[in-house]
Amino acid sequence: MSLASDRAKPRAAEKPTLYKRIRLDIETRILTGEWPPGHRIPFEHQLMARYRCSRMTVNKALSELAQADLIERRRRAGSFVRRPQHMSAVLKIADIRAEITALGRSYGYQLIDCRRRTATSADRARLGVSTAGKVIAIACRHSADDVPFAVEDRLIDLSTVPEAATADFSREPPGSWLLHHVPWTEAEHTISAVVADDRTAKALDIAIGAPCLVIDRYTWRSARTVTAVRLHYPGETHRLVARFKGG
Amino acid sequence: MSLASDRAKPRAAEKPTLYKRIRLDIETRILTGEWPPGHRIPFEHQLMARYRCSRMTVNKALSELAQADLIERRRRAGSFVRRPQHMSAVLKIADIRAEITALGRSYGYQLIDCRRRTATSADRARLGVSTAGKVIAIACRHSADDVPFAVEDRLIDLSTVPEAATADFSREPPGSWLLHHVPWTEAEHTISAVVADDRTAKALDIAIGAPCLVIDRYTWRSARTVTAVRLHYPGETHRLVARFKGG
DNA sequence: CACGATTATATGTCTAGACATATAAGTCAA
DNA sequence: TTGACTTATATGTCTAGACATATAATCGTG
Repeated sequence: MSLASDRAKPRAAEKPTLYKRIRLDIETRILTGEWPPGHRIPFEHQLMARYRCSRMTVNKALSELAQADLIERRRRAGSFVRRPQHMSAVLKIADIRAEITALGRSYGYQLIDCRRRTATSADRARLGVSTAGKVIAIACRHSADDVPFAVEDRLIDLSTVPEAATADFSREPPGSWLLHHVPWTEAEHTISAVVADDRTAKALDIAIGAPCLVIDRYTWRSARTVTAVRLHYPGETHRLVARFKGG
Repeated sequence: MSLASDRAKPRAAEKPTLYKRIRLDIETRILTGEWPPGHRIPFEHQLMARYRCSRMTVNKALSELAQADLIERRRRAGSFVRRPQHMSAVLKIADIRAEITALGRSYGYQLIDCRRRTATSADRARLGVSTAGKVIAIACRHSADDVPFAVEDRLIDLSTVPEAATADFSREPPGSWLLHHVPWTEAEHTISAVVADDRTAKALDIAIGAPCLVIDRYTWRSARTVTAVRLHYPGETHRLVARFKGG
């Protein structure tokens, strides 16, 4: 989650290379609707002929479009415009400590509660696991320049991350510890809005009923759940910025 | 904006190809902190030697890492791990009509207000332009199965999109019209939380003081502002889901 | 020492091939 | 008709080169 930036206008377009031109051409046709969802894009050898270039060049353009989820590539069948014409944006959600330090503010951390237990059924549901192993449940607060920044409520699956049992979360925030000790392969964020309840309001030093941005994050390492975390941010002072570059 | 999905566990890892293995190796070293921010990654020719492959293969791995903002590549200098170790997620924000239809619900649209005017200073500030051209200001509401889904407050810059002057926004929502008529090259979303004011509460049929998720979106076409839009969603029933695949 | 010109080098892009592999489509038999 | 087998084909990955280009580092000069 980055701070609310002053919106800067995008830089002027530079002279594009061939593969970028191919990519932009196709992208434009898709985004204008000239090639609707489901439309089959010309085959690579057709694009080779049209642009007088080698296959690797069109392949690079198409690969990037596929990576951006604008098209879907199927062997033997061809490449197709993907279904809903949605915009996709790269959303950066930083480690909170790194985020605050990057802002040039002093980072503060308070551990509210940390306990190790056998996973309850609620824990298992939250982590999306069926077996009842050990978990660590953590509640803590992050602050910037001694002003509450976010409250965190986290569950760590010890069967995936046994090393976490020996970590000292009174000193280091669990998010930072995990980021430096556990490689993750997949993550999911869910963003919603709520009004602060009694406990959250007190921890964030805001009024009960004030808006809060809530981020739920689930992290996996090769099909095993690593951690589930819920963060409450004061909604009027904090914002998520996501920017997409289409050039 | 996609609906809250039932979190599915990621699929098991498949046998990776060489460039994917290189990418994963480097990614793991970065995410575990073995290669901290600022660390210089081995040069392409060193990786060629280590993995016994051609330069194009390591180049493909490094290019994808650069595209994912995990590393920064500088000519003559090398490739470096980027500074804050943040996670990046692909956030999909669909056209609202497409989103609702994709859910299998019936889409409803009500134009609340639509007026064409010379840009006021507030309009210019919002669009980030300095010259005072014509704009269209639109207020409208989207509903799913006749339940209010989101309210929209939009400004379109007619000097960038003159065709919009002839569009009929009483029939078609402006977001869909723009998506099909104007190619965009860059966009920015800002997500925040507020509590519903009188007008928003009435339009969304929720209580005053209920939480709302707010999305501000700015769209550009090659350095020219296309549109600025603010969407209010009922915060407790709607959520944004962003998922990142790191494999 | 400061500053401009030169050079070395790592990345950026591209080529013209190659073989691998998934799969749509066609073929044939039960 | 249906299922199993075969085949054609588009993409996936890779090679061993090439030239272009930005720039860090070096060298010279005032």
